[in-house]
Amino acid sequence: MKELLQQSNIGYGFSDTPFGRCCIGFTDQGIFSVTFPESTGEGFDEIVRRYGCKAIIRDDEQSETWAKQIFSDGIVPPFQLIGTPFQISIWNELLEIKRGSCSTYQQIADAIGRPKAVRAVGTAIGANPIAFLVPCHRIIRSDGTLGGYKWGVERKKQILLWEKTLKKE
DNA sequence: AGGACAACGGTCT
DNA sequence: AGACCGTTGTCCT
Repeated sequence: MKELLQQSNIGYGFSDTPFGRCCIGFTDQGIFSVTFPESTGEGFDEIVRRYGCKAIIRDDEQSETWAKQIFSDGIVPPFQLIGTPFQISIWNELLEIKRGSCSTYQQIADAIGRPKAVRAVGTAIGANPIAFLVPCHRIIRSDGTLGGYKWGVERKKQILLWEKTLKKE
């Protein structure tokens, strides 16, 4: 996974969203990372450590453009999923879930044909590199409780509440 | 309602 | 090889 982003034209930047300040990582292929770091340093570290990027270029202007599309206009910009085949199959499942609805960890496990791998599915969802765009927040526990969220259960609750208030079409 | 516990499977060290 | 997990079912109080 770490050898995939050794190119030199990697950008990253920070932008405010209705759910907190986010950090977006991108290449000319599109967005590969959206996170809600606690600090600027944490956002930077995530990109460098997780993807093994050598040099990354701060570009808040581009980040702002992406953020506006994602969080204000509801547009899905170009993005790329970086992970293991297992993880990617799960993240692709998440992309099928429509705004305003939810699924469960167990249902995702069933959907990829590995009903026993629920625990691993939870871990893979927790490793989602692209917050919000890949809607890992729409996965809750089988008993109806919220379950966890990498960036804080409170934020997960906020996003889900907000999605409930959107008009469905 | 909540806590303890085991089984599960992918991933990281 | 061992440990870590955004879970789940079961068995408690």
